[in-house]
Amino acid sequence: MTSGPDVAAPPPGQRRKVSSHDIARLAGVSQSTVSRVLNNHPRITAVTRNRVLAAMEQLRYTPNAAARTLITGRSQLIGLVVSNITNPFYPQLIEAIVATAAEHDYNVVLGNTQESPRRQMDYLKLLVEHQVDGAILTSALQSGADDLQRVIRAGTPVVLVNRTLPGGTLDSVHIDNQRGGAIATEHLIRLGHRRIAFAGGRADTSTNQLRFDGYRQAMIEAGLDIDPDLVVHGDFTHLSGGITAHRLVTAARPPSAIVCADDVIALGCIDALHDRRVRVPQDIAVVGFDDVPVAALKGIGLTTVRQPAPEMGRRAFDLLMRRIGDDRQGPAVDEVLPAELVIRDTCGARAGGRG
Amino acid sequence: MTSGPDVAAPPPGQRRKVSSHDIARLAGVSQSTVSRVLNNHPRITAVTRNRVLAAMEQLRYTPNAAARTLITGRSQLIGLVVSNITNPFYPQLIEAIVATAAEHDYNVVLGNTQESPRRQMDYLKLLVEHQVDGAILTSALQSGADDLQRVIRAGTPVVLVNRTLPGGTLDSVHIDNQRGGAIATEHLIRLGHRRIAFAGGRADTSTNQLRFDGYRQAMIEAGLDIDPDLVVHGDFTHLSGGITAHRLVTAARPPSAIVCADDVIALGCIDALHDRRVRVPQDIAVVGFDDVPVAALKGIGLTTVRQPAPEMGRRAFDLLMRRIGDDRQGPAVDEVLPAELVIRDTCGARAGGRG
DNA sequence: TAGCACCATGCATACGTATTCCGAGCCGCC
DNA sequence: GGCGGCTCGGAATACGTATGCATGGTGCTA
Repeated sequence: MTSGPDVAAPPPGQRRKVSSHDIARLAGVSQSTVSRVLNNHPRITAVTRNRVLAAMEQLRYTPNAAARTLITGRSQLIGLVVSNITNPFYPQLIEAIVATAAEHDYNVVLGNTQESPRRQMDYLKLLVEHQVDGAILTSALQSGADDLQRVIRAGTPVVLVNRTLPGGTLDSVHIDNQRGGAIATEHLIRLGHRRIAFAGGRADTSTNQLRFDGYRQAMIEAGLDIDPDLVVHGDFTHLSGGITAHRLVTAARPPSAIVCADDVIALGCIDALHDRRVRVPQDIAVVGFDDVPVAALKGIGLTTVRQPAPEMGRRAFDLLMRRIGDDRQGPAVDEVLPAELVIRDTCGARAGGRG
Repeated sequence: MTSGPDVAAPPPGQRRKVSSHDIARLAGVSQSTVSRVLNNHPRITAVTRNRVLAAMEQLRYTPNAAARTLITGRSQLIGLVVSNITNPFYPQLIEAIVATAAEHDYNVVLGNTQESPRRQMDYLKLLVEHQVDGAILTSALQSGADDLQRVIRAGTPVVLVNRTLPGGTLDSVHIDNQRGGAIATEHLIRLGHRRIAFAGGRADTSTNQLRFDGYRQAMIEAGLDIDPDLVVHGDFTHLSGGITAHRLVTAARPPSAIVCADDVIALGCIDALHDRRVRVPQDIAVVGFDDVPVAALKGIGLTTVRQPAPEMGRRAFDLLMRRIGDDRQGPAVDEVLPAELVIRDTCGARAGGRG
């Protein structure tokens, strides 16, 4: 049974919130003691602790994180800035980060930049205002590097995921993107393709650049020419992939295969090719990058380079925790995970390709 | 040119953060004035304002949101609790909410419950501790209704999206789920199907229940029997969809069509059917629910019931803003959007179905 | 039994901002 | 020229928690 109906309750929802002072009064102790119970201070008698806990229960006490943050300087909040949540690569990453954060009693403040440097800057500023203990950035645009430096100097640790920035002064977690671009291309070469196109994403991102570098390197090592008409940069979107595919197919000498800078672009290519009655992989082979969950669907069967998103998310958070904790000044670390090719249908290897 | 090198800089990252008092000192005004400039108080001279702004610029001042929250009681933070980010329906919703929130200078704290009541409760508690001004819940589990009531009574407005809870005391935004289930089923009936299965998600969710009700209603109105063997409830996951499809196909009298409680289940069904060499839609028709982006891919072509996720997200935030603002005590509102069938390939209508 | 050490708790203060109440000018008007 | 009113800005306080320091009480030892 509860302690009976509220006496003289003020208009509900308007009543003053209960503070640790209220608990102290009810339990007959000082506010300091309440605070100590809250923080599991060792030198508190079991009886006092229980009295305090009972009072908290009775008054439905909820500590005020803002007050705690103000005095401790720590918020138990981290920022997570993503370039585009609707790109299916990110949900897995976000899920892993949010879950790992929760295990460490951290909450996540989410920002979505839509690849806009302005929005990226706005979010970083807001995050610092909200006293986040650190931030994970998956949207690093190279044009936003300066803003980032300001955040760092303001004392907020930052970890980059997926994309990196030149200079190497920031912690980051990513796969070997150049190698990824290379193994995708090498696979197509091995299948006998010689005119291989590159369908790129945003030009000012490290991922796009490195994957393209890998593509180029593989082509050069195989002694193949790179036709400038077969290299197109755009966005990491389905629409952009479609436009790129259209351009490639209508080129003077169309390619027999396309290496895409990510899976969403690849899916855009495939849909556009479908519209033009170009068969994949019989007429044109397509390889993606990321291995988003959609790629594994039977109706898609996208050959792609795998990124272990959950693993990347966990590592990013762990790295951030190290920075938040003791190791604030250590040298920047680069955690590089291996790139791995996942062979499915769109490259033609399964249908008895020439390799 | 900047003001020259820092004088006697303490170890970087360790220096005390600059507060409004520092700005006041540098600008030769009081802290109150700094605060007023910050809040665009009207009665501040242009000269004073500029002096203060210059000082802020020089010291790279960042206001402390925790202190502001402590005194104003408002954090410019809202909570967003989702059941499963990796379900492709949610990213669009999240994107819309985050974007709308940003327009109103709000930040979003994200939680992912994985359909766990415990996690849902933990997040709600943490959100209240962090003084969020309100919360949007898309994961409402019926078993967590009590916790929700506590949050509400603690003075934090809550808006439900997609799912609802019995009692009708909470604001919510959703489509007409029952009608959605009905039009999906009616469409299959019109195509000549008589043995139609229902591949459900979590049984303790309003969406699953209402969509099933719609299915049942359509069947009954058409004078068709519902074979208990053809009604299966599971999870809103690809795996669960696959298991359900397996059960349906191996039933004594298999169905000729399946209505799924969401698109992810539908995709799981389709993949499982593919593995068993059951052709979709020739052997079995499949209809999904949500119209996630994947459904529109050419290789998928999923017939499904559309939910306008961006619109729902915007409305949910607007509704929450109303609650945070003036209208705290008004009666609960239910914003219901229409359900719309999107016909693609998996129902067989395009291939010259019998309708 | 006296004295000392130590443990549990209370007191007081600090964190950084918003806001209420005041006071000091200044202008204009009669 | 004097006074009223208005405008701008300062002083002081409050928000709710954490924590260093002080204190009283208890138990142990000689």
